[in-house]
Amino acid sequence: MKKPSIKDVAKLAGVSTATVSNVFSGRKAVNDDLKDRVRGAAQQLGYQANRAASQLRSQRNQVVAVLVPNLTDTFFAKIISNLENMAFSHGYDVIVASSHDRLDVEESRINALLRWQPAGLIAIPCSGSIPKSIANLKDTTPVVMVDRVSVEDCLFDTVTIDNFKSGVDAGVFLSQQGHEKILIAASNLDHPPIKNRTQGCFETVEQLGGRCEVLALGSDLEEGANVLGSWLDNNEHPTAIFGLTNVTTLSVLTAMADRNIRVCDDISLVAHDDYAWMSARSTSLTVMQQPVDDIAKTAWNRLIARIESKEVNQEPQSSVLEAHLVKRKSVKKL
Amino acid sequence: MKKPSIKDVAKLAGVSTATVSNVFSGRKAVNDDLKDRVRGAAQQLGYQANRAASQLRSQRNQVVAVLVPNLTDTFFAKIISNLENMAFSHGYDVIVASSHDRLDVEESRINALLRWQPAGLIAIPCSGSIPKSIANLKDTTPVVMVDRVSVEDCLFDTVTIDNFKSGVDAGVFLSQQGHEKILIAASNLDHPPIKNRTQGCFETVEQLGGRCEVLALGSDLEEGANVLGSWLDNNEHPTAIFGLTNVTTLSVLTAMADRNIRVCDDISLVAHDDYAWMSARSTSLTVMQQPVDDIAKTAWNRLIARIESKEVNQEPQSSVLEAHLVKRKSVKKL
DNA sequence: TGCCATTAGTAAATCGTTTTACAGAACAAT
DNA sequence: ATTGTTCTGTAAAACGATTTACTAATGGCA
Repeated sequence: MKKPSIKDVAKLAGVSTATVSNVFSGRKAVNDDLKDRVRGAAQQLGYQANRAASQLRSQRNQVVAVLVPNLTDTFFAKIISNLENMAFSHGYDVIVASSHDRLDVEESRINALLRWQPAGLIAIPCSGSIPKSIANLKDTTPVVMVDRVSVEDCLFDTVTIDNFKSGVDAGVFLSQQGHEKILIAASNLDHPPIKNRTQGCFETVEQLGGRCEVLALGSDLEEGANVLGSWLDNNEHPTAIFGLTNVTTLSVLTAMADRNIRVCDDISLVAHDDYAWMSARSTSLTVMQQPVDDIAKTAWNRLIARIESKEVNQEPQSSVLEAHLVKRKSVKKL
Repeated sequence: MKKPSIKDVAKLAGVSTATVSNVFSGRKAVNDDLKDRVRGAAQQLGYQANRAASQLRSQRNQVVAVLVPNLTDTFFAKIISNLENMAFSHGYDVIVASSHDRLDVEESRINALLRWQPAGLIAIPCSGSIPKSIANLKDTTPVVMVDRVSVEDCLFDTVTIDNFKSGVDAGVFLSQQGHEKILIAASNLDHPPIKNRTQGCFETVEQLGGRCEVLALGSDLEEGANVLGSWLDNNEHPTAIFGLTNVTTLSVLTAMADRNIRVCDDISLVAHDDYAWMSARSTSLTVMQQPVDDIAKTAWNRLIARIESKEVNQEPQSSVLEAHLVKRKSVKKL
């Protein structure tokens, strides 16, 4: 019942194991007839090269590790899906781990990933700071940090969007539409993107003469809805809300629905990130749309460049992309 | 710059490599002071066992492979997230591949997965039939097939829900609420779950005196919205729609929004599966909720049982779970 | 004391590949 | 005929862990 090894194939084809290896790796030329014989034998036995063995001997590993805070958030899922695609077409496999947004889990998941000795690592950390075990990788393994990173003090290549500008754009748009009392529904201000979006929006609105309030809703939908709900019950309503993430936007919608507050008619809404469900509504949501495919693509290209050119000691490079305002129907002109 | 190996640790700690191995694997007792010395040395060098080497030698592989049709569908993402969790707590790693709902990709992704010689495979195929390379695994590697499988002719353990009953329940509920003209918005009738849901609902409604129509919208949101849209433009409207998947439901909502048709007031709606956004609306959606966590848990338990008890030749076992009706506000009582 | 059982360690074999170092054959150019 | 070069192929070493088989030391018990 054991799987056939390269020796079995070699024996059946009447050649040495080196030749079999050469047939499949293509690193040395092999006569066509021999090639056929080897391929035939492999086929017949159902031979598949053992990755562990080949990785061990060759010291190269066609694997990249990917760490995300959460697999069920479509934003991260899309990034992974893109990465998986590109990796596959480059002959790499991907191993994925989720930190479930917990620092302790993060640390141990990273260690598990590293035991694979991956050729590279693409990581979206759950907090703004770089986990110890990743920092240790400096000069050893190519690393690209994505999304939840502060660009300035990062030791590695980074791919982010200009979250401050994203906040500014939303603030400008809402102000232009006449909104002067705006609530920023943030998730967690410890996350650099959230902090920056908040600052961008806040400063802009205040500068343009409006007033801005910030509320941290956390990353749990229900809880966020409750927090916002009781805030709404005890405060004068804003004319517009800026929902900084998928989940906060859902919290906002939930709290509003519970109180029969209508989107647009009663309170305008701008969401961050663009999910399918945001358009599939009678009042489709105006959003700051992140270029998620580009983010993934950029991260992959950075990583592959590091891996293949061995540009290990070169300066870290930070790529900053931009979110774009997509106007739909959730913002009322006052 | 090379990573330290077990030899380096052994040398630094002044012991043999066997002892180092024993310290970390715990397979043989080691004196406490030696243990400390070894651990210290490992720490100092930043030693991490090379998985490839240990897998190769020990012939066991703490890896399970997971194949899904799509990573960005939250349903599959949740399953993966659950699996990843359980795997991790059992000391396994997970490698994930997506077939992107294409048969040719599926085949090659499976082969890539299998080169890892995983301890087991959990697969959600993209069509109802079992891919060749999975069929070959019979008697070799434990396999659990999930969701898109026809239970009868499957060679492997299966975990599914009773999709026929799911359709029946939706049909009964809608009929009870007085709906007699129902449109079933299906995605792709080749998928066994979809076929079964459709049949269950169709037969029930007809039996209870209503009329049912079936429309296949495919798995692209926009396209589905167009198909449904032109159908709505050219046919007498149903009083209720049963959306069989996440995406079809989004297509339905899009087509309705485009035409200013109100959910519930104009056309009632029952969705299949339960996503966060379905509740975060003023008219929250009534749904058939799949026990997604249970599905993942059951699949994992089956797989682990096969892996650990080596019950390779035992009869395949099929676990059938149930979806539950969650009543919310999208269905009008006529 | 003598004998057996248990414990704690090591040297060396091993897993399935890839790679190195070498060799014979064929052919071209001198 | 000699030399060099290119092509194909092989035997054996190597990768870094685990496991086997063996030894030495310790302790318990008659």
